[in-house]
Amino acid sequence: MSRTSASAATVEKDAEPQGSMSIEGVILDIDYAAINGKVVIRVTVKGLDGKTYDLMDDDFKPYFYFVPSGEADSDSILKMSTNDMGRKITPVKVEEDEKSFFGRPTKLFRVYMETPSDIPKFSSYMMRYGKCYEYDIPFSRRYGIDKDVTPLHVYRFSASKTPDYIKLNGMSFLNEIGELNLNTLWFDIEVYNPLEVPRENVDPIIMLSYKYVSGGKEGEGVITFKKIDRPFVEVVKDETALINRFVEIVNQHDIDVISGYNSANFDIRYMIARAKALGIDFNLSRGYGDTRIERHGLVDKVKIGGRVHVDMYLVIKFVSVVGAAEHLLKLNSYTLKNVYEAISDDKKISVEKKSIWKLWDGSIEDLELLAEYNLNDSYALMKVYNTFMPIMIELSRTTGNVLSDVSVSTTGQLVEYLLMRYARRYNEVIPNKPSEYEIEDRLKNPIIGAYVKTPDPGIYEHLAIFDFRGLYPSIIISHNIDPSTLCTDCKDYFESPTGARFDKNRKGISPMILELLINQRKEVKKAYKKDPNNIFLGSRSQALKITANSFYGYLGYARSRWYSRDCASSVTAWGRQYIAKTIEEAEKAGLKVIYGDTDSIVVLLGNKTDEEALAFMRAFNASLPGAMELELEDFFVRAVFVGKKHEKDPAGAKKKYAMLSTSGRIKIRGFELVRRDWSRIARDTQRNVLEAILKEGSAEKAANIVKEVVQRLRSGTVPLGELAISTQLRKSIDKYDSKSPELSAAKKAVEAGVKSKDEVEHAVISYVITSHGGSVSDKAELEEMAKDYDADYYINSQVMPAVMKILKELNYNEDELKNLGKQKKL
DNA sequence: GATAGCCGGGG
DNA sequence: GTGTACGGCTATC
Repeated sequence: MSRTSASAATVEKDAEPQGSMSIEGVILDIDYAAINGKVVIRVTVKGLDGKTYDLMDDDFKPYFYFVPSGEADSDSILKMSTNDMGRKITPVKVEEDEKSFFGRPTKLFRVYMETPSDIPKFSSYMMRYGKCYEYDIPFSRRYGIDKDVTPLHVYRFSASKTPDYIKLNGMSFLNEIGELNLNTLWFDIEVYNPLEVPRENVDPIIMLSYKYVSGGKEGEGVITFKKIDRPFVEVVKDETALINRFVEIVNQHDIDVISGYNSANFDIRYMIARAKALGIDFNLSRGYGDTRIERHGLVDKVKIGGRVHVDMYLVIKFVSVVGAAEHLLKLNSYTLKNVYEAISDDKKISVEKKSIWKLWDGSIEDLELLAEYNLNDSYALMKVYNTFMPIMIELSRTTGNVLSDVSVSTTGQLVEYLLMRYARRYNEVIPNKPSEYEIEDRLKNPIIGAYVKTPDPGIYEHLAIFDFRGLYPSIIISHNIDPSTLCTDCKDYFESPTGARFDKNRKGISPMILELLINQRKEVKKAYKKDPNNIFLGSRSQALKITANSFYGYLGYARSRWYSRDCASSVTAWGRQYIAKTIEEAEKAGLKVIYGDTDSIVVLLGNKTDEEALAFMRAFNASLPGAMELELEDFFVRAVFVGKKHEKDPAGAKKKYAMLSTSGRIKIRGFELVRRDWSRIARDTQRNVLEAILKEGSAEKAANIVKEVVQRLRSGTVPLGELAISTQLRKSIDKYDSKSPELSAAKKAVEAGVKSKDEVEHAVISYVITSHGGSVSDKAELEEMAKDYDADYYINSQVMPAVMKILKELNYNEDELKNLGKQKKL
């Protein structure tokens, strides 16, 4: 290492090193740039020497595969061309190749194009002459697949200096490491918001806080342009200077990872918009590239050239969905405050978002509070990052996705990339993404889940939930379940309870990868036991589990390249047999199973102790094959189950329950109304009803709460603030074809001169349904304009839908709750 | 019964 | 950008 890092360390930015270089480091990111009209892959490497390198591979060309339906040879394909806005698009090279396609040997042509963007254009033209494959794989991912490289593990890179850039000539795997010393910065902006929703072209960024670690040093600060007498505050001239100063700090500390909270959707987006409005450049990139926002499926992804952006809000949602964050189990809303307070003993400094602009316009004390709040947000973010990022890092290493992709991906996308890498390694054609038509078709025919036992709706006490998540991976492995092993005429096969057959003599890619993941996890767990403070081992174990557990979902995910109904339904069918066994064993141990489905059971402990329940779990686990493991999710004091199995949604039952854990927190699933487009009275009443049931165990008390609310509503005395419903208009009011209450309220406000058109554009409309008018929209008025309210609307369309989800299954009917409310009044 | 539109996080 | 969202819900037609 001394030789290589010594030579790497001599490479200064301004120096002109001669000849070849050898660099040891980890891959932070892979993207591409056009340099002198040439498409070049950039591998951003963090050297073990602490420096960062842009290594450019200019020898990698975009390509796709073509299987002609008739006769064709390389020369004839090379001569083909199509037009794109007057530009001729034609291959630059064509090679013959042979690959396996779902187990069948297939001859195909590899068609190279000049630029990545020509691939979709030319392949869609070629589809009229045959079948095309691998035309929908983003160029930088293609590179990662073909080079078979894993980010964040140590490689030795050989490179050489050219006049334009450092050229990457090759890389070889060296070793795995745990902790990465990445220069990391956490930040948060505050924005002037007199209309509540800040307007990008008008409302300035007034403060920006940051914390960083870089090269072992730490720092923090708040940048603003009003004088605030606090040691951490740096006062600059104006908003432009604030933005520029931030870019300067990022450069000065050579930041590798920039992290925010909801920063893709807000902070970075807002900074880009403000820079545009101010007419200044805003670019956080290092080396090539700009700072922009790309759509990445469900979420927006921030792309910063040469650096990694991580939006912790997306990370939090990810780890919550996959169940990798016990701290967050009971959260219904993932605000930074909620998340921070769930992982720490501190409270976060809290400020009402609506009044941030007032603090800015207020007293010296107000300004100081705002600055402290701003800095505290970056601090809280850093804590949240340090708690949850190790899992993301290990997921990157496990699946091969670059770090900036992990947190914006679903588990299905992570698994898909892993499968694509293995497909390439085993010379398998990567199947195409399904068409929208196919997706629709798949969605219409959902895979039958392994539904076992529906709960009788009601209130239960003293329970435990056990989670059985290793079940499906081990079923896939032990029966060699894979789209490529499905067979009708093979001799040796596993036959699933659905009748599907899986060839025993040809190993499928999914079972093979799963086996590797599970064996790795065994090793990691062993090492972790010896070194329990090593969070990287703990996180790696989690990452391996998350990845393994995602394979089944991927088989049945409608957008999957390797979707297979037969495979997915075979997995669940076999799963039913195992869960039945689990239930049987639990009951033998004296635990009543009130509910169970594909991968979890809820047991009534009765007079058994928690320790006895754990003893059952351990004994049962000992009887299972290695990969399978029943785990405890939590113990609960009380629970209300109201979910009901539905013909159309057999899994629906598991989604509707509320539980009070032994630690006193409430976990609500399936009927949350923690949304601003429900009135506070509906949200509060639902919450009060659940709390009455969970904390006092009484459905009657809950019903009385509803009756009182109905009575209060009828009496006309409920303050309008409790009745306001907030919905944001996403476009200007003239651009809607449809009618809706929020739109109607906004239009009336404009007509009455209460609001200008500008003020309601993209604004959150807070409205009340009044008693005047026909349809709901006719009755909608801005909260500040409303004089009364429509009690029937709030009873029938707000409170009742919210509470009946719970009380209906506890044998209360709507009329009873409403009529009794009336009687009481009489 | 189908369709349009919004929420989530942030300020 | 070798691209284009999820699942649930309401109001409207």
